[in-house]
This record gives sequence, structure tokens and C-alpha cells, in this order.
Amino acid sequence: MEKEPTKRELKKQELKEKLLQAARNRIKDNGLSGLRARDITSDAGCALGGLYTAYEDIDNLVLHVNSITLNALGAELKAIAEAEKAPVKRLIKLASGYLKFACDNHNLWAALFDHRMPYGMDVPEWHLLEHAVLFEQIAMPLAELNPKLDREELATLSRSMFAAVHGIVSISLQDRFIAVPRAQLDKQLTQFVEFLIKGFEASNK
Amino acid sequence: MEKEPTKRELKKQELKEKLLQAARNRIKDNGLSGLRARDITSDAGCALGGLYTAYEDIDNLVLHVNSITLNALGAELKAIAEAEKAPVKRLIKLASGYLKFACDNHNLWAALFDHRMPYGMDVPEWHLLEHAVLFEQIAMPLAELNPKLDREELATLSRSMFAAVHGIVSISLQDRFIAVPRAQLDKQLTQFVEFLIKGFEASNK
DNA sequence: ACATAAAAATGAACAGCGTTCAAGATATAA
DNA sequence: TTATATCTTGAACGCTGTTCATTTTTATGT
Repeated sequence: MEKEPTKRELKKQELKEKLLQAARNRIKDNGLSGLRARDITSDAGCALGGLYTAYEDIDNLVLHVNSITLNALGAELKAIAEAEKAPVKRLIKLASGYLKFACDNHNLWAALFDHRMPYGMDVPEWHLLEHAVLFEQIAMPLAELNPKLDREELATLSRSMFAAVHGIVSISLQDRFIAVPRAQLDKQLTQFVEFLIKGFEASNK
Repeated sequence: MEKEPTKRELKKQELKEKLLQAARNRIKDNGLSGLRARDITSDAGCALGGLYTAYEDIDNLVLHVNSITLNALGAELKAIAEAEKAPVKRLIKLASGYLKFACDNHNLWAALFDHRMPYGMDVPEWHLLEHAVLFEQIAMPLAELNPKLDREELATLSRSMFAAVHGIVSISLQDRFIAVPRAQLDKQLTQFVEFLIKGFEASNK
């Protein structure tokens, strides 16, 4: 009554994993809008209905793909933060790193923000919380720049700072707007973050 | 051979307009994802196929709805700009105005950025150009704050500034992130723009 | 080992979607 | 009025995510 990994559970877990990777690869190659239940299941080597024994529905599967992407992004940002101790430089490198991740994993990254729950359904709590990785590397260098800030001010400021950087990256990578070369974009982004930090420092008195 | 407004052309124009308003109201009330061809045509009082004699397809119709929204937003921002001459205050009021527009017209505003062309199709040029209203009120006050900037620097900076403000507004209004009360959000946004301008001014030497 | 029960895999079928098109209705031109 | 061009119509098509009765596989009790 303790040993759980019966043959059934094992097969089920294998299927879940195969579906997850199939969906991830499809999104990576064709974007979220090119994702089809029949493609996923045929890639994973199971019947169409199999998807629904492993996951609630396609949206739930996409959430799990996005979960992987958020973890990868979080790890990358963490590595950047640990490699650069100076707070200003660290913030700039984090912004640059975010841009790089978005470019290198365009479809997966876009899926993070393009996906919408079906009408009336909320994003489940466990996935909401995973978005913390987007902010959490920003708070510490900001605290270093202004030790007076309390926890809440730090949180909202980190949020805004991420949102601003994300906005610039996001709009620059959309078809809706005229494209900007990657190198030039990195320069603009860096300059922008520098302005931001300068203004932030100037108001610490 | 000059007078064109024959009875046919008139009816066609009427139908286009009725479909446009029907689509706009559906998006306004139910969001872009709740838009259905059958709803639009029944609201407009024509047959299902009628949509495709008036517009290429649904995406094209959505583009025209977004066109209206962009014009309305552009007019609002222009009015704000003309009512406040001081450059710093003007930039702050523009950001606040953008947030207000997004809140007051949530679904219509969200459709501007949620809509995606079908795979392989590009956003048509005429609609791409309409997005200029998002930036054009920002350039002038920025030029006033730093007269040395050339036209191109001004353009990219305006773009970045809009993108940053949009990012903050956009992320704050998404279900994906924990919601923030409107008043608090306005305060954060204002503070953020102030930082930005301060940093921008500090680098003008 | 075998029989029985429980669970899961299967894919045909379903309801809903955007889009098309042959047939009928209507406006224009002669 | 008649002939021609054009628009309007809605049934039908192909594709979508999801369901579910059926079959196959796994677990349990004897």
C-alpha cells in the first residue's frame, strides 16, 4: 500500500511525457497557432483520444509546455544574475538576456504570452505562481541600489521593470510593427534600461 | 461615367458598415476570441456568405475594427497632448491616458495586440502604418527635452517609450498576472515614467 | 494459473468553426 | 421589356477540439 509505480502508472507517465515533448516541438517549429491535437498524438504515437486521458485538454497541455519554457528562462536569468555582481550591470545583462532568450526561442517564448484560457476558465494557481521567475532576479539588484525600499515597493518596481523590458522586446518582435535588427535592438534596450536606472538612482534621496 | 454611387454601391457600403459595427460590438462585449462569423452576419441582418462579399475574410474585418480603435486612441492621445504643453507633464499624462483607454475599452484595446494574421499572411501595409498613432505624440515632448536628438534617435526612443508603457499596462491587465487596482497601477505607471524621464534628462550633457 | 474486475487506449462520431459556391434574386443597361 | 451583370443566399465542405461506446490491457482475488 506504499509502492505506487505500478506498470500502469509508468505507462501513463511515459505517455504524458511523450505528449508534452510532441506538443513542445510542434509549438517550437510551427508556433502556438500551428498546434493540432491530431499532430501531437500522431507524433507521440498514440490515438487521438489518448491526449484526453493524459491531460484535461489542449490548453492544459500548453500550460505544461509553458511551464517548461518558464523554467528554462528562469534558469538562464538566474545564471546571468549569479555571474554579474554589480547591480547596474546585472540589470542590463538581465534585460539583454531576456531579449536573447526571446530571439533564440521565439515560438516557445511567444506562446507564454499568446496563449489564452478558454472563456470563463482561469489560469490555474500553480501556473500563475511560476511566472515569478520573470521578476525575482530583478528585486535584489534594485534593493542594492536603494536599500530603503520595503518588500512591497521592491515587488511592484521589479514587476514594472520587467514589464517595460518585456514590452520593448515584445513589440519589437511582433509582425505588427516594423522590425528592428537584433543588434540595434539590444543597443536600444540597454540604453533604455540605463535611463531607467539613472532616473531610479536620481530619486534616492 | 463619373457618377459612381449607384444603388448597388450604396447597398454594399451599407452592408460593410453594418458588418463592421456588428463585429466591433461583438468584440467589445465578448472579446476577440468570442467573435463568430455567424453572430456577426445575423447581427448585421445578412446571410453567412454575405460577410465574404463585403470583406476578404474575418481577419480582414477585424483589421478594420482595429483601425477604428487605433483612430479613437490616436484622437484621445492627441487631445491629451494639446491640452498639456509642459513636456514632462505631457508625457506622464499620455501614459496615464493610455492606461485609461486600455481600461475603458478593454476588449477593443486587447484585440489590437491579440489578433494574429493567419499563417503566412502579413499585416497589410495600410494597417501597419496606422500604428504610428501610438508613437507620434511622444516624439515632440522628447525633442523638447533634448533638442540634440536627430529624427531617427527620436523615433526609436518614442517607440521604446511607448513599448515600455504598453508593457506595464499590458501585463497588469492580463489574467496571467496578479491583478493590481487601477488607482495603484496609475501611480506606479506615473512613477515609472518619471524615473524614465529623469534618467533621460540626466544623460543630456 | 485462471477468472474477474478495473482501467485505459482506441478511433469513429459529433458539434462547432471559417469559408466556398451553385442557384436564385436583384439591379443595371439596352 | 428583355438581357446581362452582379450580388445574396444558405447548404455543404473541410478542418477543428472533444466525447464515448468498444476493445484491449493491466491488476486483483481465488
